[in-house]
Amino acid sequence: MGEEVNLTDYEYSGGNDDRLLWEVGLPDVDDLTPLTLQLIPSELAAAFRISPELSKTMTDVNRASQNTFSSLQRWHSQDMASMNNSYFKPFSYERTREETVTERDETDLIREGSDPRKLRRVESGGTEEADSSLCNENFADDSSAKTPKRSRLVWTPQLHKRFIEVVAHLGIKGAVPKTIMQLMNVEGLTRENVASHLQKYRLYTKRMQPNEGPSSSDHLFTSTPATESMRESSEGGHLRNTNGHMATPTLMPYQPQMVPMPMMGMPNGGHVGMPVGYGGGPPLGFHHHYNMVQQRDWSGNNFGYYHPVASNDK
DNA sequence: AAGGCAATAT
DNA sequence: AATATTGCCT
Repeated sequence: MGEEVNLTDYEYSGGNDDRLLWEVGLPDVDDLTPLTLQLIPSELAAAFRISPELSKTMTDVNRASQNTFSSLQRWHSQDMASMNNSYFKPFSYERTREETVTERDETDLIREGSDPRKLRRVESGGTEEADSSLCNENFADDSSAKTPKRSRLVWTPQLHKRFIEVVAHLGIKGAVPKTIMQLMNVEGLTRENVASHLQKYRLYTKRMQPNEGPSSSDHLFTSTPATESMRESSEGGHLRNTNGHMATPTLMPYQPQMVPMPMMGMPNGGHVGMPVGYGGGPPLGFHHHYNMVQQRDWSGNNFGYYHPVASNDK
């Protein structure tokens, strides 16, 4: 309680000394490697057949930062909510500008045949609120009473990402439609939606793993990763972490599989090379020292998962 | 009731 | 092709 740091408003104000408490001891801005720099020299990247990262512009970096914050906020929203206050809404960074034309990868969740603009369903609950930018527009339609025919859900990259995150955090045991739906906390999302998607997801993830090895791989699936913390909440599921710490979307029981399968138009035809020697290795069981894993999911979505090397302390 | 899954429908 | 539905089990 007490002090609350509004991450969104945080900004460096020159080299002043009134740094926030949690900043003490952290490197200065100038000590940090600018994110606009490439981390991997192009020759090195070429040598290892890593597709060279696109050079980042400041807008890229800023956007990434917002992503990160949003993510942290989202996964931390439970705690934040408990501190009452306005509680920032998860995914809602208003796209200030259209920066690069091909770069809008934060589209809203929409249902077929509706305007891309979302409608916000106001909940008076207070403790819980659906992600506004993942919000489903229709819902209402004409839902007077008789024909609550919802239009087909469109699994946008954002939605799918959320899905993946939740599934990953639940582990295969806990990843059942209802729970997933709750934790995703997307307004209008039904259990059926999730079930259907989950079915397909499993199908594809399975398909690309002719993993016949009867022995070692199975028990990895059956573990129970991050379950404990996020259970009980049957109404407004928010993601939290076991320890009070921030939980970056890591700790995945298994890596999202990369399945060669085209899908909805990715804004940027992201050609991010997958980790090289990926021929037929067991797709899981190696969530180890990777700082950043760039990969594609089953449907062609790009994922940049930051893996804190020493993420959660045990 | 809720899951999982295959078949089928839209 | 992507989602939704349905049927039939567990």
